[in-house]
Amino acid sequence: MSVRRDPAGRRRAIVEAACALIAEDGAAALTHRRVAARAGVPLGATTYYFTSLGDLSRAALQHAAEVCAQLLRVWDGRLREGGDPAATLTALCGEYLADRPRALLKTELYTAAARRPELRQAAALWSDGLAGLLAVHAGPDAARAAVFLVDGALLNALTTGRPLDAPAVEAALRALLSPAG
Amino acid sequence: MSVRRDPAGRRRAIVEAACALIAEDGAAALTHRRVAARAGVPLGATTYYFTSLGDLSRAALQHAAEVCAQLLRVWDGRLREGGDPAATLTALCGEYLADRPRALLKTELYTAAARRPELRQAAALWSDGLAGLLAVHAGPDAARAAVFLVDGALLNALTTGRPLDAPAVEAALRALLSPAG
Amino acid sequence: MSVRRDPAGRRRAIVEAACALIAEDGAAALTHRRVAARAGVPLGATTYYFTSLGDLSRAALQHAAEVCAQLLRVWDGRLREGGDPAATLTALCGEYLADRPRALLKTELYTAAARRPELRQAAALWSDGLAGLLAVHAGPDAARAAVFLVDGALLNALTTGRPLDAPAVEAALRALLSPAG
Amino acid sequence: MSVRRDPAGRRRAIVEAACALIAEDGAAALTHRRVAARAGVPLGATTYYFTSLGDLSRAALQHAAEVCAQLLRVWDGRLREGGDPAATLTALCGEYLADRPRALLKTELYTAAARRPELRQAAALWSDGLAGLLAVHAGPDAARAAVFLVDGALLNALTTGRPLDAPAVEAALRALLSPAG
DNA sequence: GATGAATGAGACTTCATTCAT
DNA sequence: GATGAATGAAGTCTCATTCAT
Repeated sequence: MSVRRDPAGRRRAIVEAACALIAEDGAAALTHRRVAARAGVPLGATTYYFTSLGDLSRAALQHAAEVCAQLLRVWDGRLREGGDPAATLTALCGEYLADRPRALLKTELYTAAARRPELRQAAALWSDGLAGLLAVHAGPDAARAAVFLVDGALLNALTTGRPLDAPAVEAALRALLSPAG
Repeated sequence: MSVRRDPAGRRRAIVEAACALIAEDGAAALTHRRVAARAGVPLGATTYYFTSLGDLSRAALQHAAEVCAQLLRVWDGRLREGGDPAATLTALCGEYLADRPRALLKTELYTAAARRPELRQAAALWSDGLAGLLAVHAGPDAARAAVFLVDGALLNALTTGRPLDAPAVEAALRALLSPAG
Repeated sequence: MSVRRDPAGRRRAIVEAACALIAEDGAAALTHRRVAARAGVPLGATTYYFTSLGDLSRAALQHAAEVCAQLLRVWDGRLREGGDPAATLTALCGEYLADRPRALLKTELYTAAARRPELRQAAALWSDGLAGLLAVHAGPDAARAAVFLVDGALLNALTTGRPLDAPAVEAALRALLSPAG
Repeated sequence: MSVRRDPAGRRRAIVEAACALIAEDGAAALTHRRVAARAGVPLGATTYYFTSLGDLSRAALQHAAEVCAQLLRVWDGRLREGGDPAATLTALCGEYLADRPRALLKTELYTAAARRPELRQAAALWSDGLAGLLAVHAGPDAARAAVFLVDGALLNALTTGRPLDAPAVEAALRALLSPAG
């Protein structure tokens, strides 16, 4: 009874359920029914809190962007621990791929943002944030290039099903992030 | 009457129409009806030549992989013309982004391949092919890293809507592809 | 089996069912479900044969206009039998009101046409047709005025629930249709 | 705070908003949400003051009848100014059609009254009132016939989209309202 | 071989109504 | 007294798929 009257919590539950479904099955598989079942709310609740499925999808993908951005804090901590940034980054990439649904979440966000301009800002959260972290170790151009390298390597591993090409990535990162780069 | 019996041609027309639709609106927007209308064939033909919509989607995405691979021949020619490979590659990336639907086609293929193992081989066509081209100018690890960088930069441009960060890409490619890399 | 493959018949059955529902419950009460049930076809058939419910509604109301126009042939026959046109017309009005659903059908058509320009032509079938019949007995202006009088009287009877004010109508028609009018 | 407790005023605001919506989009387009938005009251207020949507619709259509009846005062004044009643009435009809939403309001009332007996009395307000005005210039039967003529002509103009057939209407009214009629 | 009619599941969405607050 | 959160029914519509022809 009392817990039912919690609009903010309910809205959050719906968004998180939608985000989880996108991670698991892709943004194209999002339906009101599945979100409602996953969130444990009646079907009508999904349309009560969101104008349309597109609106819900947008909210879920923006939440996904924040989930990805939160991961940046972990990466930041690890990079600040010292050690070779190239090696640390490569290790982080390997760990990133271990949680496949979460890794696919970023891919879904990217694909959606490519066609939906309102998601562009969300899509840039990760790359801009990571570039910011790497700017400590290299110039801005090199930092951005390193981000492209990381994203390309992660995408390649996810789409080909092959393990991360760690040696190639680490060597390349070292070349890019070295003071001479 | 006017159209001779040409099962292979009809099948190809259907696949190409599906591929064009994926490029324009995404794989999720694929339906029998739209494909049939686009290909100029009766609705029944799409189910006659393909077991299911998933089957048609798979064929279309594999065709998309070949379309991308064909582009590699253009890139190969340009790279063979001599000149700085980093500069040439960067220029090619800029040209690549000019045809947005075709550029999105690879994104669709990647997203689909991440969830459908039968498409992994198709998804690897591009990266393996490009790595092969670049192996002329650098070692295999550097070539693969350069592919990751290119794919990451292209994806970033597509998803953020920003222009290609050509200076960062070119400098990074130069660092990766230089004999010293 | 064999009877099921009759697209034209099926389309007609759907239109007639929709028209009957409009006569009974009004155009606003038209739904796919009710039409399908009334016509004895599956739910999907109503959307297979008509692009949208608006499309079906339009077809049904145009059919209604033809139903009304068919009645004009009866009126024509009665008016040609000789006798006082005013008395005959008044009698026909009384008979018209006896079949209440059919009488309401014209009201629905009028109301719909007032907001949907594509129905204007259909709505004019009755008044133009009746004016044509009456033009034999009076000038065109008087004929049109007589049509207005008849339609106004019928509408008044239908909406107030009172019986047709036959004496007033007949006297007025006589005044309008008399040679001196 | 700013809005004092004014139940009667709020109820009236809701009814007037509903009436305006019926005039604009038809009675079938009436919903609690739209009425609440139009009246500037909370959604709950529409169900708080009216038992059901049907109840609200009835109140709105009865208000519409009063709006139409109010117009009779204007017509009364114009008819009392002297001059040819037929010409005056015809002119008033033309002015009536100039405000299309208000003109459609009477059509909505008529259509609703044809199916909802509780609205019959409201629907008769206009015709009885107008007949009362015209009874000054002619006998009761002629006055009623003139009302039918006017209503039929107005309906015809509204539904066919054609301008009022003023010559036919004026001539007919003159024939009906002349002392000899 | 080929096609378009056909259908039933299921998608999105709106909404009247209820009711806890 | 008043309100907005809440919900389940029902609406429109799309569509993959089947199948008679």
